[in-house]
Amino acid sequence: MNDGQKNIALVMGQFFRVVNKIRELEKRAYDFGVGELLFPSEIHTIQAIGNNSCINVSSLAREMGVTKAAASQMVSKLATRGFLQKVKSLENDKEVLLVLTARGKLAFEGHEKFHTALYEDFIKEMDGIPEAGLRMIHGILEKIEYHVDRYRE
Amino acid sequence: MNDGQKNIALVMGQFFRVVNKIRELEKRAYDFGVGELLFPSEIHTIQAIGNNSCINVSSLAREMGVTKAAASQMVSKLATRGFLQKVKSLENDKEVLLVLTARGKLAFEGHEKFHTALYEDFIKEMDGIPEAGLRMIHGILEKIEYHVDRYRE
DNA sequence: CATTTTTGTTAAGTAAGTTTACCATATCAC
DNA sequence: GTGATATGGTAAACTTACTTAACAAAAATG
Repeated sequence: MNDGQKNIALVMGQFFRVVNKIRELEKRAYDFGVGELLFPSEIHTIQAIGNNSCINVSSLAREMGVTKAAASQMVSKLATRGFLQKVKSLENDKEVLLVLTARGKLAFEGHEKFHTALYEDFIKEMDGIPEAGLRMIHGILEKIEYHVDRYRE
Repeated sequence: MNDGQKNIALVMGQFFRVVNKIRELEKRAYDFGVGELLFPSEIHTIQAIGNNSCINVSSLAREMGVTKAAASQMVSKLATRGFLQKVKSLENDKEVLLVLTARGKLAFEGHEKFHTALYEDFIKEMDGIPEAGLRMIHGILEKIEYHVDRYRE
C-alpha cells in the first residue's frame, strides 16, 4: 500500500466511524413534540405514511423493507396510540389505507424539523465548497454506492 | 437556499442514502467461513475479542457500548457455540477473560477478509484523488462528525 | 474490619422484527 | 360462472439484541 492509499484508508476509516455514529444516533427514542417518546421504527413508519398519504399496508411494508406482518403490527400499535388512522379503500373491500391524525402530523413535522436542522448545519458548514469539489465528492459517493449495492447482491 | 446550497443538499441526500444502505448491509447474518450463520452482534463481539485478546466482560461491554449484562449473555452464547473460551484471570478470582477458539479465529479472519475486500474496492476506486481533495473530504467529515457528536449530547 | 466498588450472572421485560398459518377479497383461466 | 391463484391483511409464536433490576462473589478502600 503506497502513501496516497494510506491517506485514503485513513479517510475511509473516518467515513465508517461517522456512519457508525449516525447509526447510534438513529437507535434512540425521541420526543418529536407530542409529549411521548417515539422509537426509531415508529417515527420511521410515521415518516413513510406522511410522505405517502393513503398508502396501504403492503406498499408501506415494501417502502420500509420489512414484511407486511411487521408493517401491520407497527401500524396497529400506532393507530391505537392515535398517530394514524386506518381507513377502508373506496375502490375495494380489502385494502387498508393509512392516514396520519393531527397528532401523527405533529410528530411528522417535529421529526422533519429535527432532520432539516441537522441538514442545515451540514449545509452551512459545507457552504463555499467549489463546484469541482462537490462533483468529486458526488463521484466518490456514487462509486461507494455501486460497491455497496454489489455487496447487497 | 441558493444554487450552490441546492447542490450541497443533493450530495447530502446521496450521503445519507449511502449511510442507510451500509446500515442495511450490516443487519443481515452471514457465514464467515465456519459453516454457520453469524448475526451482526455476534460477529461484532468476535471482532472485539479478536482485536483485544484476554479482554474481560466489563471491558468488552464498554468497548461495544452495551451493558455488561448484554455482553455476558452474548459471550455465554458464543462460548457454548464454540467460538470463544472463558478463562479465569491469573491475577484475581473474579475476572473472566475471553479468548477466541480456533473456530472463533476462523470467523474473525473471514470477517476481516470480507471487510478488507470492501475497503480495497473503495481504495482502488479512490486511487488518484489529489492530496488536496482528500484533505477537503477529511475536513468535511470532521465537521459532520462534530455536528453528529453534538446531537448525541 | 466494615463498607464500598468492581465484576459477572441470571431473570424478566422490551423493541422490532421474522416465519407460519390463516382468512377475505380480487382476478384469471377456461 | 366456477375453480384456482394472487393479493391484502392479521394473529400467534418465535427470535435477536438488547435493557433494568437484583444478586453474589471478590477486591479495594477507608
